[in-house]
Amino acid sequence: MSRASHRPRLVDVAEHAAVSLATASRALAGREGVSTEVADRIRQVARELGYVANPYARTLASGATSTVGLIVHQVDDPYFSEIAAGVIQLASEQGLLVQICQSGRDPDYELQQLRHLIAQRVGIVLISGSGYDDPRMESAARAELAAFQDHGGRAAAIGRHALGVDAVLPDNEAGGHALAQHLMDLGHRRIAVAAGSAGLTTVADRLAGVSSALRERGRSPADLAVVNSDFTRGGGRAAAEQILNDHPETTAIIALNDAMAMGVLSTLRSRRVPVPARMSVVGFDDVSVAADLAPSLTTIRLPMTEMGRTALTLALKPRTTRPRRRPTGHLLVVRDSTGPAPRT
Amino acid sequence: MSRASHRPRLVDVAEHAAVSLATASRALAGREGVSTEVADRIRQVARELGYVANPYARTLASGATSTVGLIVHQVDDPYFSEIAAGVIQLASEQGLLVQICQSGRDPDYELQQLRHLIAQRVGIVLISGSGYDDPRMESAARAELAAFQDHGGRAAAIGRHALGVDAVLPDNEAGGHALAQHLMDLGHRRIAVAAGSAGLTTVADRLAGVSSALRERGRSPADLAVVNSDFTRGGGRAAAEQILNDHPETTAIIALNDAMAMGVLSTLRSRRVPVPARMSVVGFDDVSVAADLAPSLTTIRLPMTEMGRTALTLALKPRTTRPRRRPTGHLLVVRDSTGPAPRT
DNA sequence: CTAGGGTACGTAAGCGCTTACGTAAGCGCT
DNA sequence: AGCGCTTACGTAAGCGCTTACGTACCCTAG
Repeated sequence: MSRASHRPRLVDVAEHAAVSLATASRALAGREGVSTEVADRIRQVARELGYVANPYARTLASGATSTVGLIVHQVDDPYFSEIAAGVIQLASEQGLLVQICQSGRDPDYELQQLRHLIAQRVGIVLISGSGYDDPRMESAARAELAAFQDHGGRAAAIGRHALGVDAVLPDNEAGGHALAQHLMDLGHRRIAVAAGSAGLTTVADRLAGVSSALRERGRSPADLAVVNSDFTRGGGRAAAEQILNDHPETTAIIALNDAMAMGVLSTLRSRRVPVPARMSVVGFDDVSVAADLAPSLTTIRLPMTEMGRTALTLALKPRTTRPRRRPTGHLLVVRDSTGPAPRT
Repeated sequence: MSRASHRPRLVDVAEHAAVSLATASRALAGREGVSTEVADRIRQVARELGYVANPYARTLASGATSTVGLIVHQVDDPYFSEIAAGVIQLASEQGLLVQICQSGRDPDYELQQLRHLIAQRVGIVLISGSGYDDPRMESAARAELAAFQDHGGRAAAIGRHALGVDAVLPDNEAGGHALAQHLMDLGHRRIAVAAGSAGLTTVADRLAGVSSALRERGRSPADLAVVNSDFTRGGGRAAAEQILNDHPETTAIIALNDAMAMGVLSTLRSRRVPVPARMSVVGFDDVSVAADLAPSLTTIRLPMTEMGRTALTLALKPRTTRPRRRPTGHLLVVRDSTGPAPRT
């Protein structure tokens, strides 16, 4: 590939402004040690020439990268794409570029992507998606991130804890609690849960909230039918099938994310189970399509886009000694997919 | 930010393998001029040391970037996120990193993002989303891309033409044609179109297909009610409102993309218009949720993920003198949102 | 009037790679 | 034996920046 030069370089700016390279660099970086008039002149010249610093040279010389790496499970999952949208928005405002990696929900591959990003010398790593119960997996990632931070990197997690880095965390437990409570308020007694893969901390947390709500009302958590599948629409369909077959007495299904809820709705529709007349369904996340489904989905709203922005904000701020936790609000959004328990 | 070094450098590899820097570089780049045994030794050492080339130094020295810039309208729009997923997949297989920018459907901002990416010295630019009818806008982008390619950059467009670069293009006209035909086959005579912003080439092309299908059956295109809004769910809702109010005789709505179709369905539901009994609805794109809507959506399937991959493949191949066009297949997927026209 | 210190700027040494060019060794040929 | 050619490797010159350090100048204090 031929050299893509012909673009003005810093020397060109310096020459046109009749100053040295160092002064030009300082002026454009806004560092002190340059008189206001000279700095103005340099900036003016740079603008006229259409000068844009070569980020590769800059990074090589300074060691400070201006690109942020974002790891998601899958970009075409609305939960993650909304997070990505938030990250990209803020990054673009800050003049940063975002590099996206997909882990495909595979902890090994995710670790590999993380290593790759770090090897690529990104300055900031943002890692989203659920953590894994497997302690070996998590500690490998944790170690990688710790080393990265020791070398000056910044990192933050989104919706994920125990990584030893700053995190923006929804209260998954409270969310699960609110959903269960909502259903019990409607009179539901036989509740089933369509859960994502066992082994995901997000699953465990949301489920814990559901269980505790049941316990508070004197129900035995054993009454709760929990079906594990995965956090996709297909997973939701599969879980719904299993629930309908194995737990026919169920009158309400808690899907632990919206993608699964959509799958659940899809199965109920094809099985001609009226929602919410015969079965109530709730989701979790409130991805933007949730409001446009038929029936529209009762769910827990998480501010995904904002979470993305917040995570980047956290990573940009100077590090504190202890990892910070930034909670996110959550809100029970009641729509048409839930209704009173059917009389038996 | 402190220097993130401590990582092995090429000199370290060279020293350990007792060769010169140049030889090490050649061996790892797989270039010739190194005996097989020496090359093997060097690769071995590199592996042991966990050496990963610093992409910034590499790019600075060689001028060849290994990152691809992708411009989409919005990452949290499923159409684009599926394209992005495809690009990221292939890029990751090739060891390339993807930088994503959002243009927010604003031609000016899009141009700005394009300039930004080029200034950032990405090696490949992929630009997706509809083009604009405004010739000034397009020629500015065209010029920018031409200059970029002259300097050795690679570029490709996705679902967009007239940019003077390689393009992977669905046959929007044929798709529109197929939709209209399908509806007419079902007996619909009063068809309305919920179109995206006027001024988008995609809108014009899809609409042209619809019109030509009508013409072939001896219908006047004037019979077609076209309502312009924008390519979002909100746009679809607005368009549907207008259609119901201004064209009450309508029995079928062609939404020019799936996002709008979802908005249309949403409005019809809240206005209690049964689909497809009273109104048929079709979309365009077949985003993955389309099959899970209620009713599931009849639409034109476009292989978005594959389009993303193909575009990157195109850009990776050596350029030809004339821009290449790679058509994509499309397929009418008939689901539950369409049915026979109601008797009046 | 000079020493000391601050300010504004220039000089030059890298950052970690790639690559044009130089060199030495080995080969077949006349 | 001497020539040229190829092959395998080393030397060193950058790529376009940042930044530690050096220098000239002006200001104030003693």
